[in-house]
Amino acid sequence: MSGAIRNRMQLHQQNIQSVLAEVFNHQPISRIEISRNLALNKSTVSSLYRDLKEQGYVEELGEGDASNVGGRKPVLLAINRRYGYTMNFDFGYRHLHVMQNNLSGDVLSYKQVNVKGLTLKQILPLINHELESVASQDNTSHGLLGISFAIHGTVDQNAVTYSPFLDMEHIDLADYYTKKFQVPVLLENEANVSAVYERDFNKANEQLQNMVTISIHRGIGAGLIIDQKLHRGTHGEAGEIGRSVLINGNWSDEPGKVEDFCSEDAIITQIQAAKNAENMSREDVVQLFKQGDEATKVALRGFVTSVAQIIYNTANSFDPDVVFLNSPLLEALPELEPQIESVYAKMAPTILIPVKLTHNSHYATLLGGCALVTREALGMEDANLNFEAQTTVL
Amino acid sequence: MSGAIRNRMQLHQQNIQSVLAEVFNHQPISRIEISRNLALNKSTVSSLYRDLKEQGYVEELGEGDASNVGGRKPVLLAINRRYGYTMNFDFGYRHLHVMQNNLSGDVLSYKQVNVKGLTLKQILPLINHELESVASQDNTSHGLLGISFAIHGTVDQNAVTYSPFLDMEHIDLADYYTKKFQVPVLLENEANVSAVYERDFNKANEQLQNMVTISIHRGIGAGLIIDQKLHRGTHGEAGEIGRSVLINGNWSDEPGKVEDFCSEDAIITQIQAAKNAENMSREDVVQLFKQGDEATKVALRGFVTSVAQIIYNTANSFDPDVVFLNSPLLEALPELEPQIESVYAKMAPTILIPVKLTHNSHYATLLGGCALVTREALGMEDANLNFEAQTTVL
DNA sequence: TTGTGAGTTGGTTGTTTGAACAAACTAATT
DNA sequence: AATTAGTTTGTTCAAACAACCAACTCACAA
Repeated sequence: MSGAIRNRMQLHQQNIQSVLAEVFNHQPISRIEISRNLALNKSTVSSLYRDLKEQGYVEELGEGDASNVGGRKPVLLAINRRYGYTMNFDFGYRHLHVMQNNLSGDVLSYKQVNVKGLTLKQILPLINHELESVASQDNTSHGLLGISFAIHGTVDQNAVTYSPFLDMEHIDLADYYTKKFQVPVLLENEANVSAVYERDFNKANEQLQNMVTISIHRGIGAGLIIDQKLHRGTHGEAGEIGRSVLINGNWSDEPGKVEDFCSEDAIITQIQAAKNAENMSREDVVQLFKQGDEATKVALRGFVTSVAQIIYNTANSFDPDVVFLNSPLLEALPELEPQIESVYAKMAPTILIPVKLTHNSHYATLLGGCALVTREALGMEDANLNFEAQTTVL
Repeated sequence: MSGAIRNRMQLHQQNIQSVLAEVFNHQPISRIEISRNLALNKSTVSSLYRDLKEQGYVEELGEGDASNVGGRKPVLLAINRRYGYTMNFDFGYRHLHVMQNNLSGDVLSYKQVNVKGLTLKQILPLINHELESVASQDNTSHGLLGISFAIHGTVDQNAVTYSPFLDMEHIDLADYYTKKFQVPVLLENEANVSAVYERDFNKANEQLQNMVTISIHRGIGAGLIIDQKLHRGTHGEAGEIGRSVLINGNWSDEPGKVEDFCSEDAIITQIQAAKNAENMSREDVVQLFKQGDEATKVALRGFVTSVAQIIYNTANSFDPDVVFLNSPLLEALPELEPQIESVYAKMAPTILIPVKLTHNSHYATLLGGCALVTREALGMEDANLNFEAQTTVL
């Protein structure tokens, strides 16, 4: 009720944003096409577009093809790719991933910075260096528009509330960078941004209302898109399925946790125990598996089954259109994916939710953050925007 | 995008509905108060109200109190309780529950009809009899406005897709009654309507965005309110947590299901096995427990633990503001509820989601259906409406 | 091959419309 | 007299509309 449009001014603002969203989602597009899509009179669209052009958000690309029955050529409109850029970061275990994107979500640059073993205080100067180096080469009209950070932990009210893999040392990233640059700074859980990526960067998912992205990294969590909106939960903890316990009805037993069965860490721990090894990495697991190592095969068979069971439970809880798996381990061993699907199919005899792998999970994470912070920069938090990650650098 | 308001006509329609919603939610209310709440000019509210009065939805109740510093008395407006009524049904195991409500959600009549052992074909005439008997006594201006059925099973596209406790015999209730009465007919899962009840009939929950209602009857399911909207899932199967399996990572083992641990049927089966009994009912369990029967105590201790574990998992998955338990067994043994809370509290050291019992679960189910079908009758499916179940019959 | 005109489409300009608004009013109260 | 509720009357302004211009395709005749 509170967010409802009530008067002409608000209506006008919303219509301007609708036109901008149309340009965003269907660029290059003509005025007349926007007019048809939005059921607004073409003169109204022309007028609204003029406003957007004055603000610099959009630009004319040139003429398109005329209809094949005659008529004037349309003028093609698009997002102004030189308006500004966002900076998007992902705190990985070994690397800090850095991506620069324009207003339209195109990748302007991507870089991995080695941060293995570093504390957050030691990482901050590296982040600042990236921000400065990009700023110095910038030739856009409005420069930096926003910054996003993907967090492998939970986030509430734009602050990290739980971070098992990186000590946040009570540093408030949002506060620090907002003060430094006066732009929106956004922290978001990694599974959540990955889910946003699937919603916003994948044309195939445009019509889907509900999606779950199960992120299997060192821990395990889910990003939830419900009615095309990211569901964060009341405390930003929705989708923390890794903490779930196995219902056993037993008062005294400490119930097992999902994470103990199918996080990447759990699998590695299991193989290390069997092989009396230490400090194994994902790459070691992949190599052992490819060498046909028996203990690894057993562990990964358990992994496959657990993941299938998680998919089944998730499907029962959320009933999404599709389940995505964002897992570097699965990305490295794609042959496991059909096995997961087959185990899952045996469990779910009637309704089968399609299962898909998220490819290039680091890009997904960064682009999801880009999508969220770009919306903030535009003041269009609730708009349906379809981004297209073109790696063409202008 | 498609549901957005774009022109003055749509804006006008929406504002009319906003005024109606204000009357609904804050009746009795004056025009000036609506004007303040909606940030609409008082003359605009007057004009919009005139439209609603012509349609018969609202009426003037009389004068309210003037401000204590002088000034004219406000005229109090309210929903016209003689506009029409909805009929709401709940297929219980032993009884068909029937409720008649006016436009404002007040209970006009409530009745239980014995249907134990009857097939749906045998129940239909009983339903028709109730509809006819109510219609014959009706003195409202528009009569029957809509019909709702609470289904102990899953519903998709207004048709039952799974019904473990009552054979639907391929009867399309929605089709049958829509054709018969030309009013909206709504089928909805019982846990879902129960969740809607908590959202719409409980002033205390007005500000809450996310709620989960765990319904523990013969089976177990959850109704999900996310961002104040009922989340049904893509196939109407969201919240089917009873089917969830216990992650064990074991390829060959048939994994246990949640429903095997903590549905009412599971508890009864367990006690029956221990006592070599048959055909036990919930009342028998309650009686045995109150007599201090050991096997029953053990079973219910397991029930308490399982429910606490389910709450924990649900809280991790959805992160709601509150979890409601709709369970006739718990309603009969309210002393178990603090035990559940205490077990849950031990599992969740940081964020504790409040747990509450839904009282009078049958009323909750019927009123939830009433709330949904009343919205359909008004063409206001997405409005925030707070109903108030006053049992005062006019 | 070229030229012409009918038909079509994209976009602009000037005018109309109508729902919300604002101000001035009446009514009823402290 | 001051204050508040609600009505009446006239104003406002963003969207709709109508008429227009611009620029294209195509068919067909010369």
